[in-house]
Amino acid sequence: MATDDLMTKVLEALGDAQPTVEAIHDLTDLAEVPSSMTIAEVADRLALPAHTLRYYERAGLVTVARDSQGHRVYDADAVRRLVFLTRMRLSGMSMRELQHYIELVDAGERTVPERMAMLVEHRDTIVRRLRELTLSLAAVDYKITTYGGATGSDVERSPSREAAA
Amino acid sequence: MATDDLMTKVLEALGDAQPTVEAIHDLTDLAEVPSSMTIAEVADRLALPAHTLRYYERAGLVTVARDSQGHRVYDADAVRRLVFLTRMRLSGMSMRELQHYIELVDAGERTVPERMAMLVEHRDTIVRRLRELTLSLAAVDYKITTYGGATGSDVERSPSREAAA
DNA sequence: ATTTGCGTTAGAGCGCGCTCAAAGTCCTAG
DNA sequence: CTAGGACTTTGAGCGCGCTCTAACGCAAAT
Repeated sequence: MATDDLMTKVLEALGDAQPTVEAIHDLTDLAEVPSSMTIAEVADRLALPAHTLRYYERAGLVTVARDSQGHRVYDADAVRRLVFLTRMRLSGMSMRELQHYIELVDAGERTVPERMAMLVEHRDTIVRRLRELTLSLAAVDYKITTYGGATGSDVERSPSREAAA
Repeated sequence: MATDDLMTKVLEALGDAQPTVEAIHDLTDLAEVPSSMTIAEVADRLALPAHTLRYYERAGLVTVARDSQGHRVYDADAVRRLVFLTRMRLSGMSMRELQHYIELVDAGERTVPERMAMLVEHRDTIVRRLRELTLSLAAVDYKITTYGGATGSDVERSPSREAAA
């Protein structure tokens, strides 16, 4: 994913501190969003290729005005939405789901409950994924610490198996 | 990914206990691997489509013998390798990387250092991903708890922005 | 006057990881 | 004898999320 860089950057900015709700809180309005940005500026800021920004727009995820030359002009709301979109993509929400979410947003206040439901479900997805990864990490650690060349067994109890891998 | 089910199953088996090295240790030889299995049995056991098992074999990730009818016969080592492969896929290692890893295994003992290096690097990848997801979780939680319909801002301080989202 | 540079569009192409289709073989049960 | 079912192979197809190409527009700099 092209957005990998974003999160990497963000994590570096956070240092080794545990991500907290407060830290997140600060992230969005970290270095106030200018009232208007070009595509290059937004791309730079989000560490996304400009191509991807255009792609998101074509996909209906964000609406962007044009100036007299027909060039895109991103306002603060568009940028904030892109921050949101990027975060959701990065945490595993599909384009299709995001398109649905955005449709709901555009449909007005009455869709708030459904939006909340989507967020809660996505939250569950993230938690599930965290558990999977935690388990995988333990497995890989185990393999590393018990000297882990073989694939045949994660449990190096019978060294004779090494040959079989 | 088709392998999602596997991990789901595994996590359910673990219940809410924290995944530990010991738990992982138990996973591989949980319910001893039979000395020989058909493709259907392996597919069932790993919760992978048989198609995917054939695909992995074609990709060179595992070698499987045939019986007199030309049907695949998976021995315990093959099954263990598939468990390993599945775990690695699930934790984000690409097919390409796994192919390289398996090439190293097949190249013998002298490649152990490089295999270790791959495992350690992958470990880092998992840790990075865990941090990303943890951060995303905090962000989504924040959005949920602060009443989260709008996309424009993760920080619902100016309710007027709701309209802009 | 022309080159450089940043932007635009529609649409094609790509890498990944499966996933399936077609056509055939073999064994068993009715 | 035949029908069903599980398997085999090769190769094509698909969904996703970008990513890039081609052809063009406009404007500031040389």
